[in-house]
Amino acid sequence: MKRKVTLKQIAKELDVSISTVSKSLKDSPEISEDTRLKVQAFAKLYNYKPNNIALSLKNKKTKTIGIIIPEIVHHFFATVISGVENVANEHGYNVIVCLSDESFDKEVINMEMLANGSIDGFIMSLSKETQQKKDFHHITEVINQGMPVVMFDRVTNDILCDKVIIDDNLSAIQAVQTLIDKGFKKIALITTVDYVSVGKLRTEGYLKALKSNDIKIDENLILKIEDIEHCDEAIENLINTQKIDAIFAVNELFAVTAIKSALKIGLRIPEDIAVIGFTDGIISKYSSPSITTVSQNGIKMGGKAAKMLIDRLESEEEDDEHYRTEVIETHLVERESTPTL
Amino acid sequence: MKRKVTLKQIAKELDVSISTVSKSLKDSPEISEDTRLKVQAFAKLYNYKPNNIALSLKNKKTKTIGIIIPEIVHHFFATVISGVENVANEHGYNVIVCLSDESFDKEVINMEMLANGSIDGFIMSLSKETQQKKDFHHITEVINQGMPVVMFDRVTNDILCDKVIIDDNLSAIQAVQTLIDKGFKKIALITTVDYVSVGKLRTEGYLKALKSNDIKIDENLILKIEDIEHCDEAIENLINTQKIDAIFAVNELFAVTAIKSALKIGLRIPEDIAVIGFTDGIISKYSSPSITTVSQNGIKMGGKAAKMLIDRLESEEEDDEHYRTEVIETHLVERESTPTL
DNA sequence: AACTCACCCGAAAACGTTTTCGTGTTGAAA
DNA sequence: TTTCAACACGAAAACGTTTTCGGGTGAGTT
Repeated sequence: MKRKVTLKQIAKELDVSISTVSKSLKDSPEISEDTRLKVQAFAKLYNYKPNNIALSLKNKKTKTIGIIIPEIVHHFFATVISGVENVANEHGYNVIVCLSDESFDKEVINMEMLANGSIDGFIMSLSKETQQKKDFHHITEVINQGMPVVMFDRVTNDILCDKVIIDDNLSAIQAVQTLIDKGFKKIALITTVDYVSVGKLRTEGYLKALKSNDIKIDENLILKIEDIEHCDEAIENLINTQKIDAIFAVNELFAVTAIKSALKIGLRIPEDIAVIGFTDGIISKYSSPSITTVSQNGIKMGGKAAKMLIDRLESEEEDDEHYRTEVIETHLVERESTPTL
Repeated sequence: MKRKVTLKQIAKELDVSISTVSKSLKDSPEISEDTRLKVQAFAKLYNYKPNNIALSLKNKKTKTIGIIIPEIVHHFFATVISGVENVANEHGYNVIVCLSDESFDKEVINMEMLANGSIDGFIMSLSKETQQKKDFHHITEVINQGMPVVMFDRVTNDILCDKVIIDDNLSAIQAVQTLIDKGFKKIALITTVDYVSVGKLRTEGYLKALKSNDIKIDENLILKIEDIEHCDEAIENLINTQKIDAIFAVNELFAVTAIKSALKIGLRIPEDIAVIGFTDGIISKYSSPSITTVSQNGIKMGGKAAKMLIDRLESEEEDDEHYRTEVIETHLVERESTPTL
């Protein structure tokens, strides 16, 4: 077992100074060709690679990005990480992933853990609990220390920083409008509780779309799910008790659950009930019937977030107080759960 | 914007030495209560937190684990990361994630990038290309440098290190046996090309199960998918041309694709064709009909791998040459794609 | 012979910690 | 008064780099 070799060891072995070794390896013209080649040969032989930690300490840069997300076993977040990782790698950055598990405390702990020098900047999406508490002190603190933060998807207006989002409101309007255009009138909404920012925006979109088409809003057709684990009962109840011909669900899980419930009681899709979901994940694609969804390009979102963060990290001028919010376009992926005209 | 405060700054401000500050914060009895309290109060006021990078350099420990996996937009791998992250966090470790994208080169680059001091140890699953090339020099090199590696799922016998796997062979046998027990005779296999270690083992299990039940093996019923992107055509072809009554698929994707193909040509599931998949993911659960699968507990696998790695990192004795291979048990989750007896 | 100037290299500081060891001061015991 | 231990603190090394600056050597110029 040969441990990693350091500059010091090479210097000692070749009987030169550490500085000479360092300069030789960097092809400095200060060093004679003789010495330079000798050192380089030796370094190659012993497979010398500079120690990243030492470099980080010296440069005050870790070339590492921290990602904090609510969960990873979730298609959308996984795609975002993938997008981040890709762009980060291209620019020589690594990615540290921390999961908040939708918990405020874990989010805070993770941020503090990473903020002490481990990373150069954050990319994050808020946990549900944080959104509910509206307590963002951990984030402002980090920003105040001069560490850039890019928020995506679940963001908040209470924090000034770069953001990457989709137009949840507009996307929802378009989805519901599509249903209306296809002739549906009794359109139900399956959504989350209001403190989830994206859920709220999508709900508003649903309402706007109905209003602008002069369709009366029926509160009985709006289902706000509190307990995701047991959403199936609530959804079944909705379908059984209300006369509806279409469903707009704010995420994949609600959409697929609605479909399973409908199939269970013998309804045909899309003939009896049409369904549009949100977030184009693996479920929508492989469900039978496959589900029409508003596609949210996670890869693109993650890539964009990473680009924004790296740009900020590598720009000389501290371009403070000049934050951007990028809106990633969505599009409706039409599949089997909605009828073709 | 107040930058992070260091020991040096505190020392200067309070007109004591750096050592005094450091010791005070560690409650060293060497320091008088007066000074101690004064320093602690000041540190708290300025929210002092030791710099992780400096600590890493000093301690030669980063408290960070590197994970290298083929892809993250994949339910199984996401669950493994989740498991790793969980256990890692409990022990004060962070997790750096790198994706090989099934590419040998990216795997090598990522490993080298992380091996230079950024992490304390690796948890990894081989990329397809690496398994095909059988070139593991990057891994042996890392191990030779004294950095522990834990491999999971896609492992190789050519490397001596800790491993976490499931018994792919046995699990496949059990799955196929279940089909046989339920009365199916013409059981097709949809699998990967042989160089994917787990695919090969599952294929062998299928063959063994048939043999031990004296069922003749029909090569026409065995489909080895090369191009995953276009597996649907091959699978449709299989179902259309062969007379089969059940399918054993070595992953979720193949299973759900088989189901969609079967439904498309009007076959009923499980009445006309029963299906068992492998890897209990979100697709199997939410597919209609839902899919019976061999459940591979990714969380448990990741957790176990993290535990093994951390144990090795924190054990004093370099317990070299004494590697363990943990086998995580699987179980069959019976759903709608197989008939109840 | 004195001076200049490349050329080549080493010493040392710096990044932020921890820890060992040394040292000055104080009080009490001899 | 001397001696010695306990006490309180500081200096410095160490981790592995990079980089600035200064200095020694030799050759070439006046």
